[in-house]
Amino acid sequence: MLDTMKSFRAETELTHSKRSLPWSVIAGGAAAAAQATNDDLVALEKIGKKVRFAKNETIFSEGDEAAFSYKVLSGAIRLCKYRADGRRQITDFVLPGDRCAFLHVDEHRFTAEAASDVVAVIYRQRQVEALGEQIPGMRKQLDNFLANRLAGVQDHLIMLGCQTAKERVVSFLLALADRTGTWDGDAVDLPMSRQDIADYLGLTIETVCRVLSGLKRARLVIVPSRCKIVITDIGRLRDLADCPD
Amino acid sequence: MLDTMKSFRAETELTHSKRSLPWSVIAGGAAAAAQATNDDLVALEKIGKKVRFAKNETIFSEGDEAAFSYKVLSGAIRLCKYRADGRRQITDFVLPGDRCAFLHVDEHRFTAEAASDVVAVIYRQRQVEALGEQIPGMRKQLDNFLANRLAGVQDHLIMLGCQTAKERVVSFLLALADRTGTWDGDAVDLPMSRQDIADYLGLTIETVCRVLSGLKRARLVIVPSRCKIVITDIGRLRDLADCPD
DNA sequence: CGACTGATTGATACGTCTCAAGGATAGTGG
DNA sequence: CCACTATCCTTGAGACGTATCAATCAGTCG
Repeated sequence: MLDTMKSFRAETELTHSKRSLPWSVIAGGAAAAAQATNDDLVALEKIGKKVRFAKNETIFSEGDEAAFSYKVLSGAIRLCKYRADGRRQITDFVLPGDRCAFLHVDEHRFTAEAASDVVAVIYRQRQVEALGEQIPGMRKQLDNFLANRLAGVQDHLIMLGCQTAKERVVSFLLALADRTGTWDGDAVDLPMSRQDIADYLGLTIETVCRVLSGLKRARLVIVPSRCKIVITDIGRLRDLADCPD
Repeated sequence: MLDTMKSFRAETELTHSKRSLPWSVIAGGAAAAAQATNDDLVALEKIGKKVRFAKNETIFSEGDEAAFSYKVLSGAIRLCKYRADGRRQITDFVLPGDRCAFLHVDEHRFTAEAASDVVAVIYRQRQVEALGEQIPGMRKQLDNFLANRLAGVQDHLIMLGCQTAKERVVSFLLALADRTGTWDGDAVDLPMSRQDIADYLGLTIETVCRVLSGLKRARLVIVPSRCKIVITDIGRLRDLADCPD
């Protein structure tokens, strides 16, 4: 039914070891499944192939037969749903180290597009499934993906349900920093457009911009370029994420 | 924040399911149990016990150790999350035939409260798990449950992300009618307060009321009592669910 | 009946959206 | 390296939708 499973905070420790290394290193870092042994992951990586997608390229569409699963190595995939009138809701960004479409379903329930240029590993779902049957640890890990995904969506839902524009943007930035393991003073990558962020947060692009400008004026962040942002006071930012003001 | 219940402790009548169970039928119609075979269900029902909860009674709290799973027979359970400032987001209503907390996790990620007086069946998670290992069909069914849950949350998320107040209320009513298998002209039960509906939809109670009044004025629904609603023109209502106007 | 709780309605404030204009940046070809 | 363009981002003014605050109404229970 669903596709993706990136996780909120798990399985992303790996971005420290930036991109020079493909899957071997990344596999070692996958923290999502406590039970996962290296053997499980090695088996998985053996059936993967490296591919690239250009920015805005459609990777799969809602309703397509689900034949492949993905792991992002660099860039970001956006998972979204289009409504009849053109409104779009992005349900998730798949960031480096994250996986998506690992849930076995007949057809994808979402459209996946490259939010930036993307390098990813793709796996045949049939083979992933087979691994799941053979290797008990793998099975458990796939379950974990699903559970993590559920937790992530629920956090997202709470954000949309009861946070203000400022809180949403701030939460988003903090979550990005968390997931990519950056700290106070480090630049966080924003591998997606303002419009993407807006559609993820349930806001308009103008509102996202205004909030960002406000944060700049308050000296909480610096935006050296479109696709980077430096958090200069993560403590005060954290406060903003939970207060309506 | 919301309080609080006259303390009717859950009277735990052990209804060993010797009698033919009406709820197995209900379960068949519910979202969770597409693949269910009767054998699987019988095994599950054997380990369940019937319990009651008074309206507003807390069934479990976020962070509690997850020891039991539940199936609602009548009434509704609300699953919610409280924020530090008291804001509340309801992530789901568990309606007759639905199950909750069937996900194996160490602790509950949400608070569950009785939105109305509730009759439910509870299962020891340990035993459910054991059944999952023994019966292959059960395993599949638990997986299905999780996948359906994920799909449901994502639909909810899309609603919060890009629908107007009117669309949300209308979608909610239609979903209720769908889930409970009622038709044009039938009364749909609303086993939750306006405040609950508001917190589910990410709106205020006043806005929910105003939308309902608008629907009444437009002769789309009739509200014979607080906790019932009759859909008089489901076709026109369906149109409203997808147009911003 | 009165008191209480929950639901409804009204007047107004506020936050976000919409529409419109102007910048900044990246890409292209001369 | 420079225009030239297209795209994306940012800012502003005003409109609109929903929240807030307050009053009233309707049902329920003692």
